Amino acid sequence: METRELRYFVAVAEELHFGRAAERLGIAQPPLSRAIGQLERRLGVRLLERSSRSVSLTAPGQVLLDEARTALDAVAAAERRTRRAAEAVEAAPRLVLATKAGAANELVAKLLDRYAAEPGAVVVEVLLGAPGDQSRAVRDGRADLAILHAPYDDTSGLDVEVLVREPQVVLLPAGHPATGTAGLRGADLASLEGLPAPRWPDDAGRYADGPGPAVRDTAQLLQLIELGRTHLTAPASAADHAGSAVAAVPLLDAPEVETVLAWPAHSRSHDVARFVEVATAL
Amino acid sequence: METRELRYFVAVAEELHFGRAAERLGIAQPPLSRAIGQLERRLGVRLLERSSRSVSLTAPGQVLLDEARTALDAVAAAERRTRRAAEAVEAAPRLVLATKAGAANELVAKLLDRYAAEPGAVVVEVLLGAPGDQSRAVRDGRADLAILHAPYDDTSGLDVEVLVREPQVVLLPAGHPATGTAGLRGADLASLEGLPAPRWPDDAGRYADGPGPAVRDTAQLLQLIELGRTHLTAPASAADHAGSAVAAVPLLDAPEVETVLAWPAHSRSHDVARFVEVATAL
DNA sequence: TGCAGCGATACCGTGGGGGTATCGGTGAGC
DNA sequence: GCTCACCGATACCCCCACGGTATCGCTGCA
Repeated sequence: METRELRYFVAVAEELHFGRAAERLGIAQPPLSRAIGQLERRLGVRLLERSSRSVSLTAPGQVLLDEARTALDAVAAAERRTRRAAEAVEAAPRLVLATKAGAANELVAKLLDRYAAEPGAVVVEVLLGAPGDQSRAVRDGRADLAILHAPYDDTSGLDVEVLVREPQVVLLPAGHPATGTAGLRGADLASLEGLPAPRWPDDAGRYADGPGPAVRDTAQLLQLIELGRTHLTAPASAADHAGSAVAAVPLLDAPEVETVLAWPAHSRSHDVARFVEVATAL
Repeated sequence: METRELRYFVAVAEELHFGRAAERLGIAQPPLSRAIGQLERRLGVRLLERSSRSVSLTAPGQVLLDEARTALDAVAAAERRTRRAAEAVEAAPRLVLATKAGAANELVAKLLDRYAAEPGAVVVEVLLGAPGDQSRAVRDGRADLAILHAPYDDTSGLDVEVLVREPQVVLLPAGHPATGTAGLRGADLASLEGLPAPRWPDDAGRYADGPGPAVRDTAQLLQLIELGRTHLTAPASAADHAGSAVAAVPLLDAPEVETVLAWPAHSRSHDVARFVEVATAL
């Protein structure tokens, strides 16, 4: 299988629509239909169930979608890391750390300071991305290291080092009735009167329908909480940044959140190893 | 980058010879030269240093060799797992367990028995491969699970469950002078008089030059030890299978060997999960 | 100095990937 | 129930890129 075939299949499998997938790929629809057909014939496997009205994945198709994504990430990583290795020959080597805004900020700041103080430390570039994209960034070679949050982020296939572990809280507008309680349970969240969960944009930047307010970043979100429009489940430390108009109530039955440093499992980079060393000593 | 380009590059990087690489790929040498040249131009990176007498890898080339291998394994895995998923629809699903001959035999036997006794257990096929190939088999989709030995096998990027942990011993012919000592150290092994380490075949089935006897399997090896021709470092349990003509001496400064069950980190297979459950309960 | 070995270059043919035009089937709307 | 709009498949064409053969240019060795 060629990566082109995998890219085509992933596009169709994600869009479930040949026309849109072709547009996304920048080709016409007929060659795309043919390419998928050839792929199916060569594999001897029906990947998509199509009528003239709808397209859906078969079970093997679902498997291939998963596998193709990781394979394409691996290919992308190969390309990026090769380019990086070439730059490192002429320019100074550097590290890219993927994290998301507002996540364990002072911890990361401390980590960066400590690392920078090490002899032989290398420039560390911080890659801010949408929540959930950090894991991907490490997998496809955009980043050397990432700050992730278990169990939310997917750490499978990555080496990780736990930085901190903390319980979760629910952030509510100060004065909300639930503020008085000793703690909430997950089941309570749905029924928080007048405080529907916020809606985040998906990969395409679109918002799903729902009652909650649409948000784009943490600052917006905190403001919306202050305004009594929504609530948020977050690690306990998140409450530190919120003003006095936001109250934190323990979430009793939620698992603890682990903030972890993650890097590619087969990394042979000495700089990554050094950075991890500093992190473990933290 | 297309997988074709990666395959070509890996072939050249491994052979360090365009002619042989082309032969291995089943194409002529000129298209191969051109393909590598195009790859370098597109990446903007010199991957190979070539004179008319020799070919060698640049630093970025070494990076790409590593990355390309894992990427190609991921692509191969995508293809195999998709085919397997398709078979599973019509035929009964099955699991493939990769292991090597003689490795933790009765442990694996017990594991297979226990699993087979579970309700809903699936047929488990055992894939015997050359030592070191088990890890690869899981990565490229030939196997669902593997029995590996840390720290010898590469477990990075795989989920693992430790089955047993045991110290290492040196197997010697009974009566050898070193048999009397309480234990040996790694440094002692090189000087074991008349007992050079055995030589295993490489991927291509060829043997490197050296003083030790060339061996192909464990039975041969044990026989050679009995005959006073070589020695072997192995987990303690390996001594159980050797006859009385072989003696085991503890290897004092070697790390303990962990026999682990490994599977793809992102596995979503219920059957794999069940098998692992049984293994952990062992 | 000649030769053998090896990678690069020149040149050619063909298969396959991509394009446009169009078909055939199907669900929605009146 | 007819029509129409939508969508994937098919037909047909073109062109590029991949693979082949022939040959060059360099280099180390006898």
